[in-house]
Amino acid sequence: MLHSAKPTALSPSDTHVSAHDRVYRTLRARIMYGDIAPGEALTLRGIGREYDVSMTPAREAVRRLVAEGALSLSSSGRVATPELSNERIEELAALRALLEVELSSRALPRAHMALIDRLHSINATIAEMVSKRDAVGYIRTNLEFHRTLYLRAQAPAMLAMTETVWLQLGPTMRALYGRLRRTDPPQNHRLIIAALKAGDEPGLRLAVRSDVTQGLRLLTG
Amino acid sequence: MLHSAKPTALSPSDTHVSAHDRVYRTLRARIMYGDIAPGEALTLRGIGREYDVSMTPAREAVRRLVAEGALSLSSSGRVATPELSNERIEELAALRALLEVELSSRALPRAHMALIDRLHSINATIAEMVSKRDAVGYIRTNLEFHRTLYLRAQAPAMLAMTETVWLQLGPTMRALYGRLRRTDPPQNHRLIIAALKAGDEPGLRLAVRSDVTQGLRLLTG
DNA sequence: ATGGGCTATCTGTGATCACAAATGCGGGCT
DNA sequence: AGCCCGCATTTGTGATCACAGATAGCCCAT
Repeated sequence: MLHSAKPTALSPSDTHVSAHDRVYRTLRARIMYGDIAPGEALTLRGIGREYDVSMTPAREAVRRLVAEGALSLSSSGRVATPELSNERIEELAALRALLEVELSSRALPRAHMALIDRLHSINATIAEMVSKRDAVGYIRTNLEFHRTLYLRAQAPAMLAMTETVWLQLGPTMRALYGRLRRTDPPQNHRLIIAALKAGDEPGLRLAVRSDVTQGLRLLTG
Repeated sequence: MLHSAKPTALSPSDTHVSAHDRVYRTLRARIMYGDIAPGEALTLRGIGREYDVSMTPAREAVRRLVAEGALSLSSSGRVATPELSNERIEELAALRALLEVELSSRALPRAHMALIDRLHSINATIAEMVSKRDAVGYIRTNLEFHRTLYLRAQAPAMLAMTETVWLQLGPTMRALYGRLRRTDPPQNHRLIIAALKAGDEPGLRLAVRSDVTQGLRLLTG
């Protein structure tokens, strides 16, 4: 290594993993949670400088994110977070609805009380993020709510695909958050929890579909 | 370049594209169409030797395919095409059903006579592949049938996601083909075409679901 | 003959370098 | 003063090298 291998606050799970994986994970989180605005440009050398690695791991991380649709590389290879067209946003919202309704449906028979409690707790954190006007925290916690529910579906491929959609929508969701100014209590989340408690599958499917669709709707309108 | 840049039969669209893209596309097609058996190992230097490039483009292509689930890297980074568990296969089949039913549904209002003719022609090629016992050709043409239909849905993100599922199922589909010995005329494909002609959406959804599900079913049974 | 340890080789990872294309900035011309 | 050309810089791409860990094969001791 040319530069000193300074830790820069690496989490326990970051130990002993490869450099490109660390770069990938960090960039992925930043994009998914709306920390990067749509259209923002990135350079391999810049990323390398930021994470204290050479161009090689930076390139692999970027290449992987491009493959997942999190970044778009313009002509001549310049890489930036994509600015989605309205059609694309609607399509991704439809994908979210399709996948997440199915996932919630599969999670329903496996939803115990501990899960409900956990979801309630996450909901409280969401309310807190809303009151603090913390966009990134809001998006992250909101997705954690969904992920916690869908993990119960025992469908890793489906969940991975859903997270890919979240990733593509990340920068857009940030822009969305900036547009909705009101203190938005997670109303649909409460409907989801209620349907889970009642074992009401049609209600759950409807609530998930509403929660996923309504936010994106006012972006395309 | 160290080695001579020999063309090795590059198609017109391969001109002026980067090396890793050429490697990626070729490997992707080989995996998706079942040219590589499940569990087969690959090495970066081997790929580089085969395509006459250095390790760098080979690594990027492999990394991208791993990101898409087409390859799985074992502990210590060894890379191979994955051997799917039965649960995984069922999940991917469910994903195919979910996505492709939606895509066909969206394509239905846009399906004109030219499309029907095209599908008929592809079907004839499928029958030809079956009679020739050409597994790779069969899989490729079968997927071309589906892709041709779904292209009409005007939903690129959804189609891309579907192709990712195809990619993950590629080696498995090859194993499936080996198991079904009978000359399998594309019966469901005819049902799909009939439903398209009649404008029968429920029938189309059912036919697509059957076509997607039935093949994979006998692998997990 | 067989089991165990040691080494040669192979593999992925990451850094560095060379190169070409694109970008952007500054100076000179009209 | 405004515009355009040309060069310096920046950027991505690909090749090569150094290195560490894993793998496997081989030799020797029992």
